[in-house]
Amino acid sequence: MSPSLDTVFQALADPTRRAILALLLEDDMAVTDVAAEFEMSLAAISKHLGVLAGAGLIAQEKRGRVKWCKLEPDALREASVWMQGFGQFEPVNLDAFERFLVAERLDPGDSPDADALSQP
Amino acid sequence: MSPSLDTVFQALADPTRRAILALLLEDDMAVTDVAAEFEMSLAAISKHLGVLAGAGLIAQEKRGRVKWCKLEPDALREASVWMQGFGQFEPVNLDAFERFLVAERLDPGDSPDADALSQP
DNA sequence: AGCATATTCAACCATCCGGTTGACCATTGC
DNA sequence: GCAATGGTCAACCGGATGGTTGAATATGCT
Repeated sequence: MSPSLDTVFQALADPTRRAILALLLEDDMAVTDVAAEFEMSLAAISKHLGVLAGAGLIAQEKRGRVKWCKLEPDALREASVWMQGFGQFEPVNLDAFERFLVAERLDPGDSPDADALSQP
Repeated sequence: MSPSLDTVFQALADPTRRAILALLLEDDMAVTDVAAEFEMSLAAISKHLGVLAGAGLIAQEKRGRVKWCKLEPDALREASVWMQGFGQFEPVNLDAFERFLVAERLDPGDSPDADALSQP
């Protein structure tokens, strides 16, 4: 099943999943280690990782009894291209970019327990 | 309600809503005219437009008995910037970031004209 | 006034989503 | 062999979602 825009955007719509992506941006991680960063059950995180994998946003490789998760940014490209259609309509300006990064660092935003964008 | 990444991505996760955005990319439209393009009830489309407005992706202005809908790309910009954070680590997406920079240099600041919602 | 048009509201329904818990494989190590 | 560790599965729950209908509310036209 090829990852569609539906599944990609749906996967990105959850703050926990975005936080997971932000974690994986820094390092590949095992499922348990990802779960340790959140205040919810391992099963819930496992489901979230399943959703991310289903959207093609991460790849999971089982080595021994440990399942490693790594970022797979290819799926983001399709979504990014779609949004560029609107971006060209009114291009992103650098000030907005800067302000966004600063604001996001100071105020984690809508995600209660984890920061969605952890300074790429 | 401040449009969050949650609501923006959630809004984008539905194909009907993305199609609506694509329609509005070409022209501002009334609710009924939007609904005419889809094989579902007017009420359903009205709800979809409500979701898009809630995410800040469109603006709705009621003029007379007609409610005009126009694209509001600011919210997309925020989401796009978030995705750029991951794109930066992927070589193939570097030129997307390049385009982002170039586009910004060619068109700095606010939208020049685009008096979009002017249909008296 | 009276009727048509534009849009929303309210109730309802089926399904999905995010979370929990407890049981269930697999793999590792003593 | 057996216990601990890593992860998933299955059932369940409350709440959101996407859709439908029919009534209700504005506004416009003649």
